[in-house]
Amino acid sequence: MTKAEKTRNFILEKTAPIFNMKGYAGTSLNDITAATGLTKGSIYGNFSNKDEVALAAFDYNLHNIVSRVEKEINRQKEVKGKLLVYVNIYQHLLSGVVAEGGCPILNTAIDADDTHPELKARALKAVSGWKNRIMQLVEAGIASKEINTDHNPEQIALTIIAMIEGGIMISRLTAKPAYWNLIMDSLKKYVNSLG
Amino acid sequence: MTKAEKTRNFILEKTAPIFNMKGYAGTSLNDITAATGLTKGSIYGNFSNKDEVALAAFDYNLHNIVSRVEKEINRQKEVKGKLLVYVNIYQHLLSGVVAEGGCPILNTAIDADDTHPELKARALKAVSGWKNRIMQLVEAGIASKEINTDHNPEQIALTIIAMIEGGIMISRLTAKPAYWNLIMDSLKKYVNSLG
DNA sequence: CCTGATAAATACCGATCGGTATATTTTAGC
DNA sequence: GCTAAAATATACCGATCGGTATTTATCAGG
Repeated sequence: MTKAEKTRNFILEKTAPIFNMKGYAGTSLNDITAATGLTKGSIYGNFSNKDEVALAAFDYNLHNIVSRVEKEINRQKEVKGKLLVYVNIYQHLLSGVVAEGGCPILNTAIDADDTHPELKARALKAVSGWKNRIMQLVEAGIASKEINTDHNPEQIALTIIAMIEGGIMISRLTAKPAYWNLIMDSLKKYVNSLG
Repeated sequence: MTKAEKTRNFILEKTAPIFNMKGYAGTSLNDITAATGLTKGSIYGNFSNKDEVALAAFDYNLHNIVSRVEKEINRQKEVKGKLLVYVNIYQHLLSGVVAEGGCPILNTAIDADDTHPELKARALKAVSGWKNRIMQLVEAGIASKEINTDHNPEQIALTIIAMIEGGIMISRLTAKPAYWNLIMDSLKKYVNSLG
């Protein structure tokens, strides 16, 4: 790992939470230099512009969550357990990226939807990937008879994602973890009803 | 209605969709003057600063939706119909404020959560009010035996809001109305299962 | 240890930011 | 239609915006 690569990583590590909290327009280059202790010259030596930092920061935040979720999915034996991974590790995610501004997919979707096509495309790709992953799990569950045949995998995937993202918004806005638990309890019942 | 009041209304009418789309930091005074055709002097003659415009714009957007939803709730006879009002009038809302940037509650919650305490407080109040309204309906449904006693009104309210807001994020990001229909179909089943 | 290359800091650019003091226009009451 | 008040436009402020050209410091290879 060359010096420049290390610096690039360092910049992302320090600025990714800021972009997640303040959004694209709300994060200034001054924020970036303040968070890293570096100067503008150094930032622009490693990134060609603010857009590139923002896009890389999103990738950084997303990878952080996806890798953690995927690891936990692989630890679960049953399909229903895999489907509920996000429900169960949210508390752990809270000590990581999610705590610093919430879900980057949701944040970027809302922040960039009408303003930043490139960032929006990243958020879109993230949701599509997440949806496909859940559909994969559901179809595996149908194949192993853990889930009934009469369910629509796409509908299940979309419903799960909607409840999680809506739940994150509510629990973060209200600062009430109990709300998250109530919503996730509904989600658990939903997943268990698929059997 | 005095001239100033008319102008104030006119400014909100023109800028409320912009704040909803671009967020607080992303909306500049230049955006405001461009959208209204007025000058900075006129804007600051009617509002003391950008904050005041943003807060009033949120109120404007919220009232727009709430009044429409409330009218439709009153038209519905059964509690379950009332609970599903948002599901059914979303298409109509699409031709109004929601089309111009999505749900202002969700947008403001995400946009202002870590940056703008006053705006966050408005979003929080909106979610609390919405939650209380649904709980009211559920409790009325329990009283009239339309809904079973063993359900938790708060949990129902939070679950409905989460699914709607999550659904709005997904369907707007993906630009697929079919996704909205699938998620709302899950919500309908959920509400009908309360009986 | 020296040296060329790489990386970071400095100093600066024009444009735009939110905001204001003042001048001009428009309004409403008589 | 005149006039005072209210509303809008003009012109300007310092600060910050994203971005760049140049200088200085640090690095790795011989």
